[in-house]
Amino acid sequence: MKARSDKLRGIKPKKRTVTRRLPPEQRRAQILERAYNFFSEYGLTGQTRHLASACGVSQRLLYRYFPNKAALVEAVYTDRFATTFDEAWLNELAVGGGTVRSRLIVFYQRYAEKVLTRRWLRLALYSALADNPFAAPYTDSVMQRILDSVASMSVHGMNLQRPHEGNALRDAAWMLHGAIVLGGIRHHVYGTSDAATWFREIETSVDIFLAALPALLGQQGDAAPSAEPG
Amino acid sequence: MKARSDKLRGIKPKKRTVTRRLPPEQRRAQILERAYNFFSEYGLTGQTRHLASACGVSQRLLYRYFPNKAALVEAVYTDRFATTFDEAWLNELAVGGGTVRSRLIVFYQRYAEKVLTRRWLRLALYSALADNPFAAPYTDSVMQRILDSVASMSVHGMNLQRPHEGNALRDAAWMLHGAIVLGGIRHHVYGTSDAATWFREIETSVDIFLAALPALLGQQGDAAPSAEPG
DNA sequence: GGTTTTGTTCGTCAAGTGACGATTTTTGGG
DNA sequence: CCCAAAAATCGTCACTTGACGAACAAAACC
Repeated sequence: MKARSDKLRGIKPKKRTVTRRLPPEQRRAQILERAYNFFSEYGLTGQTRHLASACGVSQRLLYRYFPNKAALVEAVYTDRFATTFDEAWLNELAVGGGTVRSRLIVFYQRYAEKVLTRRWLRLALYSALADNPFAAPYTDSVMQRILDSVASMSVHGMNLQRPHEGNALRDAAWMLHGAIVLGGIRHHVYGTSDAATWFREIETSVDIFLAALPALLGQQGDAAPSAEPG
Repeated sequence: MKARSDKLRGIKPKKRTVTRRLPPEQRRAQILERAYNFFSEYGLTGQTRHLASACGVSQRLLYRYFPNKAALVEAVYTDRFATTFDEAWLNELAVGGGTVRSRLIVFYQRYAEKVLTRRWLRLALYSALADNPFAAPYTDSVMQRILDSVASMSVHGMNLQRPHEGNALRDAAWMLHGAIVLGGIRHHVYGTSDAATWFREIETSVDIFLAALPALLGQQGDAAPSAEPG
């Protein structure tokens, strides 16, 4: 209405921004990709207008693909956040070649590089702080399986016996996992550590884990792997 | 203006909410205390109106004590967030009595109980995610000193030699510290672990750290402390 | 080429949101 | 008991922000 009467009155019409048209599936995927980065940087309270601008489309278009902001956020979690883990890594960890030490290091360096990225970690933290229910179930189940794999593979690979009671083994696996995740937080979120330091810490953490395992289980294991990889 | 004419016109005047008057210093302290809890729960984007309501005062009053919201947030960091650590703990860790193991456990359980609280951890994460510059310098300097103390006290207490090069010792201290902090995040932020589990993990983490230390430094230390505290 | 379909934008509303001038009311000193 | 000082609130402004009806224009179809 307004625009039309402006035009009739001779006021120069605002030039409409032109955006390349895309098939719906493609546009939706593009929005989700940008939204993943956007929300991980600015948090779940980031504005839809800013997100739209980051996508190079109008704000209104977001509401053609998602009924509201909450649905868009949820889609980011289910379509992008929860699909980063590669099941093959666990398999390689369990039955792959090489020493226990090298398999653990390869697994965790890959995990750090592909999963514990800046955007993944930040979004995981944002959702935890906001009591967002979408991230927790996924991360929980994946982490449980990682812990199980790491624990049993290490015990088996070092010719130890799995303890019948107590939580020492699980606690140890948690400590290893936790050290690596916190290294990622320091690197990606706090910015107080560089990538090389983080990757070196992964090696040291694996060494500590393996060196402590026999004593922790009260058993005599195979010779501990070299503690001086350099 | 409006209120007065309403009164003249006979419209019932809105009953003014009564709030107990406080001396400025006391009111300011009360606001900061509530704001600490408030921002740690709802994030730094929490609304001033909600905070005021949580304080039981009007929104306008906040602006009598702080020029703007940013100044209020900063005051929370400098006056409440950065004053939790007790220097005496470090001293006790360095020269206190008991075994290396028991001193480490006492120190970290105290640290976990007094510093790594729900509100402290949540606010630390919120500020890190928001690139808030107030928390990082404080946490950095405190953590550096903790790491130094833990490392040298452990090396000395186990009759080991401080290595002249390499980062293995520092990495190990980081791993210990990181495991405990991440336990706190799981407990307070993710809610996937209870307090008892966390405290038991602290013991196990210390055991792992101590068990691995001699091998990690390529030296023969004193007998490792019992790995089965139960 | 005309018509239909639909991807995309414009304009705008209502609720929210930090900030602050004006006003009210408690308090303490004389 | 009165009055000045100041603690606290009310009302409101300007801007933000999620949401959406209506208009527009690029493809697709015949």
